[in-house]
Amino acid sequence: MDVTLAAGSAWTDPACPVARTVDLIGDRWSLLIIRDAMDGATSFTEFHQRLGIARNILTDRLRKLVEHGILDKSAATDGRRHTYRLTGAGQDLFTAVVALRQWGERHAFAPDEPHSILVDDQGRELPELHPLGQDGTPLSAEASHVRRTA
Amino acid sequence: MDVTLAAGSAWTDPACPVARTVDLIGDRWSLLIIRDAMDGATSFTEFHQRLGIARNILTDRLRKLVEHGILDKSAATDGRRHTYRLTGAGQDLFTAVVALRQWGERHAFAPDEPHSILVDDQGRELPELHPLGQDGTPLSAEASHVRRTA
DNA sequence: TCGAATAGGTTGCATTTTGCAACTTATTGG
DNA sequence: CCAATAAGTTGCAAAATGCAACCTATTCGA
Repeated sequence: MDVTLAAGSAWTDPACPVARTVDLIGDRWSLLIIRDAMDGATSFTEFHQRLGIARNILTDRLRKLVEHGILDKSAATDGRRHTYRLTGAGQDLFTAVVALRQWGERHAFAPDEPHSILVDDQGRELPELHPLGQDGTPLSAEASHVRRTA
Repeated sequence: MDVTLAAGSAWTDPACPVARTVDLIGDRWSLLIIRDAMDGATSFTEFHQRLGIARNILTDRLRKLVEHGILDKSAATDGRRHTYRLTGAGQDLFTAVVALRQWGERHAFAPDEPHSILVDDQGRELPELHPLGQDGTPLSAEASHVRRTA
């Protein structure tokens, strides 16, 4: 198993997991495609209609997400359609999507502005996500640091 | 208090917190600037050297991050330098950065490839972050859904 | 005190990415 | 077998990004 970006292109910062993730899904559309896949979208047309993305760009992004092991492409029972499904790695982005969503809820809306919310099976809003230290208390950026590998 | 994107530009999906967050920090560089700010970078030159970003683009991104209330710009004691610091909203992106980092650690490296890691004050690696349901068990994308606002 | 170095830009131009609209191919339902 | 649907592809225009040279204000050192 190995992970690659694209022929002829290099990682922005090869040793940093944040930078690699941004290289893979940090453009204007990929994360929104993933968001809609998590919300049930599976076909080219569905993604196109929900996002209003240019068709050639959608083609390119779906292809790259498949290449990177985030989406899986298969033929649907209707021979015209293709089915795009999140792989395990794609589903594992749920945590990151929730973290970005919760930040947006807290900081990207005026107090009175309405916005969609994420709820569980019982319709209850999700609790806020925060990194915890070993002792179970919330951990801040200042209380942590990056250890660079040799 | 109100939140705006930029003169003459519109939100990709105004009601979705994920989309708004992507509109604010979802380009090739902003999140890496924030990552380095969390790791102690404060000056134009520091960001430039760590990232290898084009100077005019760095100027633009720092200005936008300040505009969006994620960074704060002030004069340093050395009259030549400026100091960029994360605001509260900027520090609050820590959760999202950790989530993206942990996904990258799990899925963007070959098993034997070295990468930097995030540790706490005692040098211990951070526990994995996962959304939990009200009952405290991990919640998956399938067990949740978006409720659209009127 | 004055010239060189540092810090933080700006400007012009080339390259790359993105977006739009029209066209293409394959499948399907009536 | 014809019209509609699905999933693209293609050509061209517009916008974003990147590079290198230039500019201005501080500060340091001889």
